[in-house]
Amino acid sequence: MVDYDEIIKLSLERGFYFPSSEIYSDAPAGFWEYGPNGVGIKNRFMELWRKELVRKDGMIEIDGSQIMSKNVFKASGHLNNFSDPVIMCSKCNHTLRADKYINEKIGSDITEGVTNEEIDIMIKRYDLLCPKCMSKFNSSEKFNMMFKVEIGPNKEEAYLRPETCQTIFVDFSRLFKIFRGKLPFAIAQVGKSFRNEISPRQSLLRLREFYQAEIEIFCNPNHLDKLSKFEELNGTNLIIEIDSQVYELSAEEAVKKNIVPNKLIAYYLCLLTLFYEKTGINMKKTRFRKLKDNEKAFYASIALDFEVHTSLGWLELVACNYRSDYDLKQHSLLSKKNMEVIDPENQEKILPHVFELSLGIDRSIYAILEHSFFFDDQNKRRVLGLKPYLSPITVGVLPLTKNQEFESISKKIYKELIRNFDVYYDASGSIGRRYRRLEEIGVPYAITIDHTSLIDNTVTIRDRDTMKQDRILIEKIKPFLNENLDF
RNA sequence: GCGAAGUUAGCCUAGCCUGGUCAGGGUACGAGCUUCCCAAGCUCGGGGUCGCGGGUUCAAAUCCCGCACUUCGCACCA
Repeated sequence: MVDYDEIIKLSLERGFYFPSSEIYSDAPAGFWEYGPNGVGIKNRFMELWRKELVRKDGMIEIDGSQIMSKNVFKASGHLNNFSDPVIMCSKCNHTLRADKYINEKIGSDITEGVTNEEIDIMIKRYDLLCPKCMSKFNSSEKFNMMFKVEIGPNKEEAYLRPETCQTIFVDFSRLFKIFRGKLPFAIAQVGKSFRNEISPRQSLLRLREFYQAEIEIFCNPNHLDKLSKFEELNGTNLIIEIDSQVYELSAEEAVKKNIVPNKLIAYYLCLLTLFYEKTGINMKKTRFRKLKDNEKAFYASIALDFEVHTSLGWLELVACNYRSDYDLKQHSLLSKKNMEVIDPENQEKILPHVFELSLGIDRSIYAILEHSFFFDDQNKRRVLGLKPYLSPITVGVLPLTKNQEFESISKKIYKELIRNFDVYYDASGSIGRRYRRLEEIGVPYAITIDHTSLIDNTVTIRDRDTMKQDRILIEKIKPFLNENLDF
């Protein structure tokens, strides 16, 4: 059984990822570095995302700032809503979510926007005490999950973005004009987001600084079922869970039976499904889970999480939220910029609605590693069965033994390939050991130069998964790799 | 943030209770022999001052205190 511990061990041993600033004892939790092999997978994962979502659907991509002004988050609601009221026991420091605790104790429904004063009054009135040691609470505080930064000598208040999509919303008007937008109009972005998590855990699964790949689809809310390109994908199989009931059916049926509310959402769920199929994640262990009202983010009216089953349970990889016109409305109110557009379809003037696919890159990388890694007991090997196009190294070049002639040919081949591929040259240790080393970091192919190579200009090329070897001409190596890297 | 348990070379681990040849093993890594196509064997080699800081002591990985981090549980995870 491959579990979290195996993956973290592999990551540390082979340089996929490791804790940041680890040589210092005050290194804060929740910050991790990608090592060479991790970057290799991450970059390839992003390339796949671009091909399967951005290019396939004709989206545009931007790369925005990580620090944004206070007003952005005033408008987005993060300044008010992205925080929890917290009460701490004066004696044992036990910390609780104030609203949850009060609701649980007195059975009333405290709303999201409750103030600290209101909470303190409630605590006093009902004489609520720490459930652990029965002492009094300190006055309540709001813990905001955003990192505050100070800009310039006057220390103007700004924040590290807690989600990348706010950049897309504030840039929307300009982009729509410049790129002669038609609805639906999709804008994509890859970048870092920052959340001051109370307790980061489990390496890449809950970070304070993390990568997101977000897609915001601006659409006409009156035309959500008018999407001709839906026909291209409507046969895609979707797995959807609603209230613990699992439905597995084609996208077309899902829309017909109103399991997915409209064609636009269904279409993008299909694109996402087809993308993840190519990452090597076992799609039988995935689902779109419809969130209940109390689980949804403050801006979402319809929310589906794309989840994958791992050794740690169900893991959320992508949040698919229908945000309505919440964000554009808020930004245009506060900035006093009109963000309405004319839908070229019918000259209707509207404020577009937004459906988003907010993808967690780091979690996806973890899920891919866990779903790809396996033990081959028969051959006593640990194999990272990555898709060739996701592997950080594509091919190993190995002289069969330490032999001058083998090595000179090997180096020539290596130099020839390195211009187009990620190649690893290795001449140390027995040939079997070198194959094992490559398999563990997911290298799909290994070229071995042997006695026959000296005579007829051929090498053997070994397949990681089957361990089978074929003999091919040296000049055929490039075409072979190109063919097998295609997806 | 709370509670419990941990932190010894890239990774795993012995030792800590009973302070003084206890820093040892495995694996990984490098060189060589083997010339050998799937982690073999043999020889040699580099790498740790024992999470960080302080205290007790003639003497600390070993006892005490503080801090950081990790794991698990609780809470949190819009």
